[in-house]
Amino acid sequence: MAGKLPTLSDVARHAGVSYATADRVVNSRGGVAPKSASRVEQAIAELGYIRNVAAANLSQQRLYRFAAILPSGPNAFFARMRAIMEDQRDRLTRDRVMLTLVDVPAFDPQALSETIGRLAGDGLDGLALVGTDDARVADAIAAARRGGMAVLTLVSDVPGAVADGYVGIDNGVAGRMAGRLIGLAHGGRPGRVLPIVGSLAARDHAERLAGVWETLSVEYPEITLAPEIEGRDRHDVVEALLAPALKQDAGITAIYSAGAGNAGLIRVLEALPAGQSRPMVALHELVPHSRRALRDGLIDIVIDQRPEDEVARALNSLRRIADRWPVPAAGPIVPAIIVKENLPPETGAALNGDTPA
Amino acid sequence: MAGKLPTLSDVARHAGVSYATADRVVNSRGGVAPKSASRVEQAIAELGYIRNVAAANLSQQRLYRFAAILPSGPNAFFARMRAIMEDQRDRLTRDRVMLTLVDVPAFDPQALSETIGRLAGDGLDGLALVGTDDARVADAIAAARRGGMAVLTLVSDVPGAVADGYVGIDNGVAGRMAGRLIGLAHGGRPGRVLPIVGSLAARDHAERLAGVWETLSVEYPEITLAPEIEGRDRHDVVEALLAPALKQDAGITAIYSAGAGNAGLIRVLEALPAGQSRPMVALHELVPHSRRALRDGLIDIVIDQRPEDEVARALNSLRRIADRWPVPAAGPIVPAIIVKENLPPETGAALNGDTPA
DNA sequence: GCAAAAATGATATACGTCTATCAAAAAATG
DNA sequence: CATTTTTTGATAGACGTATATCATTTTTGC
Repeated sequence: MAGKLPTLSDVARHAGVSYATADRVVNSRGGVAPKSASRVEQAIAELGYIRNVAAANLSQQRLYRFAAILPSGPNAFFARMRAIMEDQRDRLTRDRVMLTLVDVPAFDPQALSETIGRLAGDGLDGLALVGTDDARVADAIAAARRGGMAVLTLVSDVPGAVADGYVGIDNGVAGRMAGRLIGLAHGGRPGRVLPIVGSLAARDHAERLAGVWETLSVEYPEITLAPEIEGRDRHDVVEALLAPALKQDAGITAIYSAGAGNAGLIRVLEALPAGQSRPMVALHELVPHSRRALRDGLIDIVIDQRPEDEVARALNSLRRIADRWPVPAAGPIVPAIIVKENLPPETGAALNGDTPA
Repeated sequence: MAGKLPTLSDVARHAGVSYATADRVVNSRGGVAPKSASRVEQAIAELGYIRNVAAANLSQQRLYRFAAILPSGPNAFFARMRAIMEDQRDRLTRDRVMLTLVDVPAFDPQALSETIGRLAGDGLDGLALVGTDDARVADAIAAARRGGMAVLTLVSDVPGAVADGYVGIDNGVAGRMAGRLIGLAHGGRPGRVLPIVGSLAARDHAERLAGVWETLSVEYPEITLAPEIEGRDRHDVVEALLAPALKQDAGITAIYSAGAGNAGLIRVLEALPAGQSRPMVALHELVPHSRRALRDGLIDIVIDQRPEDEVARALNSLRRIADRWPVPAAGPIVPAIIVKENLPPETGAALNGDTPA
């Protein structure tokens, strides 16, 4: 109804060239005199021509072929991410996006790089994967991108900007958020925080812990950090180490868990003597056991990296790269703070589908 | 590459009918024998046929014509929402979505209903508007929908389910979140919360306040509520009422502002004697002055209804209705908790563009 | 079994882009 | 100027759907 949009034919007419020449310009096929090219570009600007992607895709029967590599194993967070992607399948299919999910053993850079290489040979349009700091992985990504595949890192980056982008949180920010909330919950009184990490050698856990300390030391100097527990992201290890640590140090006012294995933490909390006030607890990632603990009042705060948004943004970015659209320079995903009262519904997390940016 | 998707011709062939008959079924043109219709439907199911919306839109030169009605005036939140929509323009245009922004005076149901009627006459495909509890508005929406226009309520609903959907937060949830954070910040100690609302007659403000009380009374019974201030959503009124109220009651440990006019609240906080500890402060909506106050440590918590997500979801829903796709039953938008450390970047809020659900 | 009504088939055109081909025109080269 | 090279134009087919027309077949009612 509102006057139709200009087509490439309109552009050609307006520029005083043939459709074929205009097409040579927009699809950069070469063999066009600079003078003609600039006249076409001017016409595009003047008419506000926008390439009709639907028509273009139709003409070439375009299917977007994307893949995501997720670490297999018992990790509840990645299970959630997998579920999110699978929930997207229907919508994606309607948009002619074929998404393949590939499992690769966790902590196995060799297997990961081999999988990347294999997928690159399949002629995929885009790939999202959980990054690892490993030269073989970086090389595989670089090779895949040279082969024309877009590659995004998800959740965890690969250092050196080898990919087309990173979709995930800034772990320093996540830690500082935790520090703020822990500080707030002390209401001006002194305290001692017991940190739990998977391993201090894991970059993301170390960054989170540094973030906590950064906020506490500057804004809540009356709160100190106890020596951290290294739970190796395993619930049994966390449980075995945490229970005695709490018994030994009665002055612990808060527990901050930067990594996984929180089912063990929750078991320890459940076993605490009733009646007595428990320490304030903040941990990461909304997964079934942390949801339950939040609902039951065993923990206070969950900092969630919003995998729904990460998945949506990753898929959108891959799509935009494939469509030759500009990819908006969106910063890192901002983690969400979850308390009992804003626990999102369990199923069909509120996804926006085709998001704007 | 991955075997191409079935077309309607494939469906027709598989069902043993002509393309014309298959078309009659999928476009419900009538005049098809039940037996044929069911054979077509079975073929659709068996082949997993998915209508190619790109091709369909191309064939009819489809343009999505949407409009959004926003209350004009000095309200910073709606200014933000307007900016978000304008930022979406480019992306929307690429997707052949024409979005018209219409300003209507705030608190003027008559003007609002007239505008809805006028837009309905323009043959728009969809409309998003900030709901008001008014019969004229409800009637205008009903009439517009009968005329074939999809209507969504945004931010604030119109009672009676007159629209195609509501995109916004549950204000009771928002209030309970505030209650939880205020309670947490008291660290087990007693306190007294001073509530500020625009007016208790405003449904959303009353719901928020009820939510706060619900959480506090159940989970933090040692915290009480002081009599609320009605600031009429105006910064000057808030300032004039709050300063004496604080002076009079030295036992105020927290301030909760459910409405607008927070610039006045912030001025009062700035004027508080230094050195002395200020009450904990929680308020709603991330706008320039609340961002600044959070950054400067004048306030502690902002509960944000994430207008970026609301806009994205509203536009996506309108689009899906227009495309005759199922609209996923996403619940209300879950408000976000913002502290100093997860303040999102000011410009180009992290939108996901084409969101999944 | 005949007429009227309903259902179906066959087919054409349009949408905007991509891709390809071939001829024609213009420019560069010697 | 003749020849080669570069640039341009004209045009056609394909993609999958929507929409329309008209002829033909099948079903229904009596």
